[in-house]
Amino acid sequence: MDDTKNGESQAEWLDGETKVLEAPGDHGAEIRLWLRLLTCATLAETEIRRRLREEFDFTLPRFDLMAQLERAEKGMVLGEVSRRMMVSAGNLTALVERLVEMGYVSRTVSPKDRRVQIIALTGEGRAAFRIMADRHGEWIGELFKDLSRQDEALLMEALGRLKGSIRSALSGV
Amino acid sequence: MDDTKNGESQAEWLDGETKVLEAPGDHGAEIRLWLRLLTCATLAETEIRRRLREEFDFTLPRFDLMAQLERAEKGMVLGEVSRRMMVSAGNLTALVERLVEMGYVSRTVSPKDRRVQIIALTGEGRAAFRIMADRHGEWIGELFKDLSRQDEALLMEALGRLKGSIRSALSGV
DNA sequence: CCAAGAAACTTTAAGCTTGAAGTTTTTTTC
DNA sequence: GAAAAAAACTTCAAGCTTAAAGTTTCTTGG
Repeated sequence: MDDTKNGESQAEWLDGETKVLEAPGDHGAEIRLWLRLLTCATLAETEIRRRLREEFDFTLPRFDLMAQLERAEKGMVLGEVSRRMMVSAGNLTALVERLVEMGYVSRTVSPKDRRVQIIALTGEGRAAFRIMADRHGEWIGELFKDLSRQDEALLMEALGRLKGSIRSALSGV
Repeated sequence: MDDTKNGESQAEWLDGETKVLEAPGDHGAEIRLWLRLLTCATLAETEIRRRLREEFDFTLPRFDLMAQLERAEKGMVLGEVSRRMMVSAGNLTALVERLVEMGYVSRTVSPKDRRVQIIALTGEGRAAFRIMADRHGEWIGELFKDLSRQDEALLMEALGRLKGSIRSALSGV
């Protein structure tokens, strides 16, 4: 970016400046892409939160937790929920407590290992989630309405590769 | 998804089931895309937060605020920062206060309108931001490393359309 | 001018989130 | 078979975030 300063002798230009167009440390394109991705995520997420609150007086973290539990008929170990949701265990403690109080979730100590908690949706929780999840699906459909099938497929693919790229960077390759 | 259950009489298949492939209320594809987008955003953002903390003992919200101020040579009205960052003004109050305490940001009451605060980076803030922003750029480059030029361009385009779709849904069209 | 309304914040209560430290229970190692 | 290490949480302090309510300062309509 600072490389565009231009009042120097021609020697400087010839010296090693093929890089002007593609400077080694220039990640401008990636940063703009990152910001756009973040904007999409933030806009949609904020709206989902708003509607969840207005329509159901519910929060997104609670919804996400219930979504994880929905697929596990027999419940799920807390640590597994933590891993899947990519949040800390400490975070879940309070979240689960709230949902237990509401009667949406049950919490049982594993008989095999008394350190382990097994979390599951109650019947009531399952029913409540079904209703919210249906609306949630409609909202997403609405927010993504103008996206063509092709764009959807294309985004799915490319974001898959991005996810792989990030994961590989995180695993220190 | 559940629609793939297949052992029924052919009558059922003929009955009204063109929709098996495209049920009216099925937003499965969009939801999967949404979750993938969110995963990418979360993975990258979490890592950026971690590195910002480890390397500079700094937080992402503070970095984002300084990033907004960096381009405004003469400072920026608080409300404008709020709009650009898509966060509430109440949020910024405390954030700005912290950065003022650190000496990175100055806060001035506008002489034209005493309700208005003008926020700007100090020299020290600008210098500190430069250093962090350079590293930030490198991190993004690293996380996006395995993405081809073509994928980048393609994502930029398609996410632009997604952004448009979300925005149009929000403006109640 | 002046009251009503709008605008630009600030304050507050509630909730999410994390990293670090602490507890209990199980597993490993010698 | 202890002591040490590891695992699965829970607790805590600090920080971010928002919506709603409150304050101060313009702006406007009469």
